[in-house]
Amino acid sequence: MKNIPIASVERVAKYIRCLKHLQSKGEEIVSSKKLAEHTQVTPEQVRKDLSYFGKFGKTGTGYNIKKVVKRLSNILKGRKNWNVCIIGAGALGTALSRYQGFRDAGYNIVALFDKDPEKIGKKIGSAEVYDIKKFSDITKKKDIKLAIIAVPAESIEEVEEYIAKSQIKGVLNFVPVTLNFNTKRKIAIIEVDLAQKLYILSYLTKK
Amino acid sequence: MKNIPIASVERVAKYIRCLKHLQSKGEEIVSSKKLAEHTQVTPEQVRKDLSYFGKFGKTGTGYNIKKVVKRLSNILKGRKNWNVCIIGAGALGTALSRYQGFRDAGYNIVALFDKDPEKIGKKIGSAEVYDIKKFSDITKKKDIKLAIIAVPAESIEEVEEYIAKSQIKGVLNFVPVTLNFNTKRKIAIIEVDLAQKLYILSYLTKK
DNA sequence: CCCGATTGTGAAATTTAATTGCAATAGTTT
DNA sequence: AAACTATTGCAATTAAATTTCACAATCGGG
Repeated sequence: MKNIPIASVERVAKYIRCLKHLQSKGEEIVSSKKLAEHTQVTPEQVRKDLSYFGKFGKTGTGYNIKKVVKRLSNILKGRKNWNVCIIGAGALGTALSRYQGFRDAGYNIVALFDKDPEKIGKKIGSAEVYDIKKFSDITKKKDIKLAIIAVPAESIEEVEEYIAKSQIKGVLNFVPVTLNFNTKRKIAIIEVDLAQKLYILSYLTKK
Repeated sequence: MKNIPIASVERVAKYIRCLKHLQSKGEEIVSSKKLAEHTQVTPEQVRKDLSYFGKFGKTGTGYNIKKVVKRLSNILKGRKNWNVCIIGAGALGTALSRYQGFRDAGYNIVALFDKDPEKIGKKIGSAEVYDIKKFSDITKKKDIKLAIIAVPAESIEEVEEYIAKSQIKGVLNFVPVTLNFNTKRKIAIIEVDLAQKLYILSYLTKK
């Protein structure tokens, strides 16, 4: 696997989601044409995207949904489910920790972190809120490699330090501040700026 | 304004956010070089992006932060703030309605909608939860043009119908289902698939 | 009025994405 | 079992989008 366009990777995640949906409706086989209709791309695009990752279909027939879902999610997610933590047990962090979609995709929220003594020790869904001071410790013990950040903007630098010192490999950042880790090891970052989405949306409505 | 790359529009939203941050620290002037450092792009990229929308700087000096923020957010958001509603008063919808970042950016959550009688009538933050049956009515009355969807996947088709019949112009969709409005008028859609982000993140950590 | 700093922008280069065309194959029908 | 239809996988091509480059033009300070 070398230079796969990120756009293709993103669409593949979309295909997985769509295929799971079709599966839940009892479908077993799907063609690139049908999958394309459901995901609003062209059939050629579907085949092209998949071809980056291998051969999935049977000529003349189509794709076996079950097999494809399994192989694709192995590629994106790996074989095992991931343990994930959420930093910030405020409104957003709490809501995210209850978000069923994460579990369905194979990502389990197993811990939250906060510095507010009021919140530490509480249970939210199936996860407990821990003292952020124990971040490195607990993420190690629980084998957590991915973190979701949902703290107020003013706390972000503090959080950056905790993450830098830990074993975390990937970060999903909901805080509208560009992250800047001072580490040698590479930490993957995905930024989700919700307010930015509204800016773009209102811009698009005017075009 | 003709063919502005969407990637540029997205970065411009990022610049706004960064400039506001610098402003809050008391800075008044910034160079493309400095802005680039803060947003992790190149100075050339910054200047290029801005140039799609006009001339903002002073040769030899840099950019007046206050002026640029004002002009850019006028371009993306327009002069007036927007009224926004949230469909789905569950955990996610509730958290989003309290999200301060929306207000800071000039988007006010003025209503929520749900079909659960238990929830209808409650106040969440400053907004009330209304019966989804009154969607068209209330969005019209309150001059709401943007909607955020945060319902369970199985309710999505119902929601699509309500939106199609209303005056809504743009949709921010948190439900992992590709939307499909049957309308002549164009509705702008931005999809935010949170589970997809984790797929991509775990994929990136393995590269 | 010279000098270093900095913008704005065409043009070139690069990267990414979409399209086309077709051989190969699987299942279905006659 | 031959003909027919549907469909994949790919190589090659074309097109589009994005980024980088290079430099003239200009500003402000000493």
